[in-house]
Amino acid sequence: MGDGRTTNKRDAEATAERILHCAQEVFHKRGYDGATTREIADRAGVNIALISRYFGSKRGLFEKAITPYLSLERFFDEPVESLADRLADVYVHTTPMDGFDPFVVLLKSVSSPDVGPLLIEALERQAIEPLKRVLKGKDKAARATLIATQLAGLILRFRVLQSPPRNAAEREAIRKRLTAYLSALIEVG
Amino acid sequence: MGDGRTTNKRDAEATAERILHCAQEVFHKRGYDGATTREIADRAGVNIALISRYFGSKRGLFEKAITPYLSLERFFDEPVESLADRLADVYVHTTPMDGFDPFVVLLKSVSSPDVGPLLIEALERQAIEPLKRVLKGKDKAARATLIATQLAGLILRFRVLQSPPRNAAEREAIRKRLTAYLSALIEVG
DNA sequence: GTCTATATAATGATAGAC
DNA sequence: GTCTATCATTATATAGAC
Repeated sequence: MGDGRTTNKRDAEATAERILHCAQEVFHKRGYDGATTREIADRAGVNIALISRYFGSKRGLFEKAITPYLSLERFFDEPVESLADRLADVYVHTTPMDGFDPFVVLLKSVSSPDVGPLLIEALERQAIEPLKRVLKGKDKAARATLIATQLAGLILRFRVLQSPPRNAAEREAIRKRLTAYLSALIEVG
Repeated sequence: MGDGRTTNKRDAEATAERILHCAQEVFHKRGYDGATTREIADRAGVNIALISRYFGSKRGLFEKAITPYLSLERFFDEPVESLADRLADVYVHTTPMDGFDPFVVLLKSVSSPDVGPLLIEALERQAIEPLKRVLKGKDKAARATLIATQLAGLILRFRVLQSPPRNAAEREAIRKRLTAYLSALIEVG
């Protein structure tokens, strides 16, 4: 502390932060197996050796960069009455989400033997279970499954396969029918 | 022809057939990138060199083994009136499908730069477009998208993530609601 | 028709210099 | 704190023997 010559701790933190951010983009683009630590390091403008140094391994980096964001909790802050509308709005809207969508990473990485189980556990605990808890009435598990799978399929088609609605009319037709479906699944019944 | 000493053409065909069959199982289990030509050759009981010899490359083998099966056409032979029921039955039923489901392979391989584009094209041409053609009325593209994505999401959860319904009651609840949803999307509206 | 042996090219990780 | 140099591993593909 106070030594003007040694680079200080905050620089290392900033570097690690930059690596994390670039890792999110590269994992988004290529999935876990397809991503290379070299590309992440190059994009962050640091040496590849720093990844092992700061995160232990490629898997350790993935865990810090992706896992914490596999959550739907942000949708549960606002009233459940508008949940169907808000979900439909977000998942029919096809902006690339600033180059990082954790659910795209999930879809591109589930078949990886290294991080597949990790992703499944995180998804269940951070997305499916909270979704079940906001549902009232019967068949909670069945309804949560249909909601989650319909949304996952849309993410797959729009953001992974990159086949979004071709025009505003098609997007609006999808949004309208999706909203009705989600409403029926969310309301007690 | 007629030479008793040379092994004949039918043996090579049988070998190629065996390689194709084992390739389907291995690609199903690991996805394109995760599968190795060694594992496929070992499982088929042949030498790894035969894969290049008979199929040109790993990609060539994948194309012959998987692409032709990415079709929903078999559902369109029977009357469209029962289509919703038949789709719901098949995709809620969670038998492993004899170790090979082409849509599982698709989900595990879409992020591959080698075969991803191939899969997208095949899916669009053999599944989405035919589905659009059996729909009557308006919003065909939107309705086909919702049907295909709901089914894809269920395949993902049940067959890729391997989290099928926990019991018969849950499965029946899913089947019932899914059937109603698909019916609404298939019927003119 | 099938196999052995090898060429070539990536990758994740690390020891040690600066 | 960061980088250079390198290791060990693993993959597809192929030339040529049998």
